[in-house]
Amino acid sequence: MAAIPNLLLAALPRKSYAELLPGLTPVTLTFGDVLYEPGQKIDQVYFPSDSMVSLLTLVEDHLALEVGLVGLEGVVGSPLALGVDRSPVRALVQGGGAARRMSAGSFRSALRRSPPLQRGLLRYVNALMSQVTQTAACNRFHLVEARLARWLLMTRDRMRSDEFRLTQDFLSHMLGVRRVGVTEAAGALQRRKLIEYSRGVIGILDDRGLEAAACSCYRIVRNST
Amino acid sequence: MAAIPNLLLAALPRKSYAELLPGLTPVTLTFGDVLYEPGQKIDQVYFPSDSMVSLLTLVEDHLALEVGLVGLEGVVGSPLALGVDRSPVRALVQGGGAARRMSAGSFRSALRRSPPLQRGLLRYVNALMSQVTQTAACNRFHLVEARLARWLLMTRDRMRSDEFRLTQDFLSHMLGVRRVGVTEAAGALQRRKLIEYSRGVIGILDDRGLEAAACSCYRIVRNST
DNA sequence: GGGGCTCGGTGCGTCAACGAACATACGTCG
DNA sequence: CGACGTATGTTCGTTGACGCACCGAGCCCC
Repeated sequence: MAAIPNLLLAALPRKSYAELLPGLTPVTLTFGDVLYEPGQKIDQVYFPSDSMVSLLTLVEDHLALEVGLVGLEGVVGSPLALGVDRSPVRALVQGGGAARRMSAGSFRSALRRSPPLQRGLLRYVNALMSQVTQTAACNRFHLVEARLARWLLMTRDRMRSDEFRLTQDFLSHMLGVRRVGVTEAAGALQRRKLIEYSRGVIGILDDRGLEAAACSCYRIVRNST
Repeated sequence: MAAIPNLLLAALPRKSYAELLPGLTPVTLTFGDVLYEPGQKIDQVYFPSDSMVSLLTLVEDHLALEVGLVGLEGVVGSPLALGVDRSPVRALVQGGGAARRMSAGSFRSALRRSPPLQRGLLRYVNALMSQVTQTAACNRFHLVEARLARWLLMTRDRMRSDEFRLTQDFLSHMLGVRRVGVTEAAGALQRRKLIEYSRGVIGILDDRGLEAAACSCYRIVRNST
């Protein structure tokens, strides 16, 4: 029972929610868990509340790139809402915490039975699409430092905390750059007193300044969600 | 009455299709037409048959990047199928030709009335999402030359022709690179006798070779559609 | 307390792509 | 014909990011 529940669920009419409830199992997602691999069958969907899941495309062998970030505003496993049961991406738990889980079967029948649920989900899919689109352009045009700043801000928004645990190596996979690239960018931000960094724990010191350092994509994505 | 109709429509049961027909107006899309601008209301959807539409994100002022390509396998205006009536992207006619148009109103009520239509569309949205995802990674990791090769192949597949009209300047907006970048990449492909290029008309000479020059994204996207 | 591990920082040389500016080819139209 | 616009081609200095390799700092655990 999280203080701030998943927003997709919270937006449902009381009755729809009540019908859904028996299928929802509270779970704790832990950092590093892989919920799906690309091409793998989706047999559970997850509604994060305090947790956060990255959607990554994998290219060739060791390259990864985050294309979407799911927090309390969304659901992991959205292809199911489109009638498709395989994930095109890796879903990686990037911030551990509470979520609710539902089996693919229950989810499909809930969708059929509850138009409000379906409406909410489809709208979310659209928002996710926008996010992916914006991220694509961002990854193409913006400098690593700006992208890093954006990423940290997005993470903060979803975790609702100015401090979180993550290594530069992890970040390099999210941004699709070398680990050293993260070191350099993070070092620059740290020198400007915008963030603080130490052995896998990162803290945001000056969120205003960090917003200024981030590319405009941050605001655009936030305003469209 | 195109020889090869739009595949989404063709896949419908005869009865659903018959119900849809009165709302469908045959139109000819012409190169350069902008069907939607970002943020603009979608009041018509388009089912291409012989035509082809690029979906572009715009960044800052003069930067553009193609994130998706819609041909006879899809529909332009898919957000409507998700209950959203604004396009996040610019939809630009990239290959002129036949399409069928339908008003947003008719489309929405058709969706409500025809589950097969809805199913088909949602599955298409999923495919589009995969395409956008793959394109994002491609734009991040692959060289201009390989991306150009991929783009030409994708265009050929949708236009079903080995020769088409497009300028390097136009291509540069699709790929999100400088015009000169296209000149260099296209020159390299031409020197290798894979393509032929002259004043806005491009011809594919050796599609096998071009496939080899393209990144793996080409096959991946094609196989997932 | 020393070995192994993870994590972060630094310093190379290389390279694809960039911005800017300029040069040529072709077409059309007054 | 000449002028202008469009399309393509070339050059040049700059740069952001890359791959690679290595170092040091903290940590855990035998």
